[in-house]
Amino acid sequence: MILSARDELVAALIKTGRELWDIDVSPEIAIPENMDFGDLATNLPFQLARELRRSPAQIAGELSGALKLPASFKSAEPAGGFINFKFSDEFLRVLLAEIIDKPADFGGMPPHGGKVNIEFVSANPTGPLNVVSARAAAVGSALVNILRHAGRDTSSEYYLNDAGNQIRELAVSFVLRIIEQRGFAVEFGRDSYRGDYLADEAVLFADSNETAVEELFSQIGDFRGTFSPEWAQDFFDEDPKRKAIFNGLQSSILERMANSIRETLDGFRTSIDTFFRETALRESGEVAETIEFLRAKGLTFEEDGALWFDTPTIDPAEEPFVLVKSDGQWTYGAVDIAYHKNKIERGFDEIYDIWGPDHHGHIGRMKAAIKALGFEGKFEVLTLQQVNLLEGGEKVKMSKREGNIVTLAELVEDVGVDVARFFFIARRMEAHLDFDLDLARAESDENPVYYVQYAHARISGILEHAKNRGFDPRADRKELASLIHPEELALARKLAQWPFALANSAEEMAPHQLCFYLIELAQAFHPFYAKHRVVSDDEAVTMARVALCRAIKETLALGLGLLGISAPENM
RNA sequence: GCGCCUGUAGCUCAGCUGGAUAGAGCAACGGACUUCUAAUCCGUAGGCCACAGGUUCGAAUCCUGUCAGGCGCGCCA
Repeated sequence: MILSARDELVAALIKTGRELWDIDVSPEIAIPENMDFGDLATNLPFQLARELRRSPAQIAGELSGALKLPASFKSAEPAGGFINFKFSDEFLRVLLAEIIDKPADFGGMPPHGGKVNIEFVSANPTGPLNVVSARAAAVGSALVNILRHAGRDTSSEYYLNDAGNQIRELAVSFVLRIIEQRGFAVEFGRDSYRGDYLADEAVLFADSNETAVEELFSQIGDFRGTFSPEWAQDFFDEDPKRKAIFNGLQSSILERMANSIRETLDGFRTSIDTFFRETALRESGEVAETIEFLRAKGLTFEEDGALWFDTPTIDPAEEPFVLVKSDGQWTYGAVDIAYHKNKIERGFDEIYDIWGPDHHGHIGRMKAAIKALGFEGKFEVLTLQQVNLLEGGEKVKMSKREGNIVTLAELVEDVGVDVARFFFIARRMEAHLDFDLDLARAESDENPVYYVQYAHARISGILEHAKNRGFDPRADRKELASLIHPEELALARKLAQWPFALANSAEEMAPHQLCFYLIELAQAFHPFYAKHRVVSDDEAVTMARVALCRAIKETLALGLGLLGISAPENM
């Protein structure tokens, strides 16, 4: 409704441009930085100044004078080279009624555009998710929610690297932990996963899989040398039976890790539509097919026994990279190209990957490969910058090797899902994030997330109180229409910005904008609350204010919901 | 050396597809709870928008260069 009011305004401006000067104008409509100016504004006079050879102020005057204002607006005021527009009171009342009527739809758009796929987190299933994955999960899931509300058919995806050396390494570490758990001394290698979580998994596994463990030890027999990754390599490769045992253990630990990741994400209000397995891709023949396709197009060359993708023929700024190693193995890059091809073939028109800054070097290559496959323009990488944890003003040092990484699960345990999500989302993706643990832990006014939640809880209390006094929060539309006071209209005007905030957030793939909108909305509500009583002896005023409160509450709840943050009834 | 991200109030950050007096939260200072939630509100103070040029009617925003911090430049994933 709001957006159509804007469109009406644009149409009226275009019409006036033709009438006055016989030219086609393309007005930009924006929300003025200061709400005192108005609800919407255009800088069209600035843009016409040169062509019309008149001052912007003069043009603004003429244009606003001749403009036939749509019914949704009550005024058009020239201000220098701007024209400021104000919504009519009636328009705002209808808006409030609409919000109360269908709160879940507010700001929503009808389905439009093609299918969107957003891939994020995609951490290797070799250990628990860390805080970098936490940021990706928060931002990615919020983005998916926002795009859906904005009318985009959107799917979330996690690429599960369940093949390759690191999985084998995981399995070896796991086996060593099982052996260790029996009381034998083991030695880990440089590439081993030494985190405590594998020792814990080994205990859990041994408790519920006695036969598998006995099988393993029956093969080991009375071997009493050093149990190490090198030992494992020789021992399990020696005969097919052992190999089978190892493979069984490998898939066990892999499934355990994958499930643990899934559970952690669920607990972080991040639902993934598709966990896509690398092994499925490898086994399907698509990787070989993709490589063959590129080779047939003459986009590859052989050197040092390896097959290279000749990137510069697609993009001169990029360097060639290896698709097939000299030992015949596909590289990660080759498999990843096939994976993206697979996504497109699954019917996605827009593919977004949220990558960390450490993968920046692959963007150009991947885009070149996508272009070579004939899918140019369908693939974008959203680079999400890194996370530093701060405690006592100092960076928390994290090192995988020393096993002192802070996991997503620990972070949630520490500060809670709401706080963690808010901190992660309330920042531009490109901005490096300093996550202040002390601030996040503080259950006080120092913590910005509570500001928004508190507004919601306060309103909930008011509505409860109103109900007890006989005022039904589901205010009647007609009463609402005649009973709104000027101060309340200011709040309604802030609500009217929600659809713009949502649309911009979706268009720019920028979830953080919603955080700031919600802070602003809460900021508009709290002073109103301090100044005015909602429930009073004046029935008409009470009804109107109750309705207004309900509209604000619904919008806060909707916005927080899209961000995956709870909207508490009381605090 | 090359590439990407960042540099805005004491701190953490918005604003960056050029537009109105550069904003918010926290911290600081002074006020406000017999009332629907003080996790709140009102007020004060706080800025060569890293620096230097350029483009423009207009630059925090675009371009060039410099400085500072982070990340990346493997037949690793």
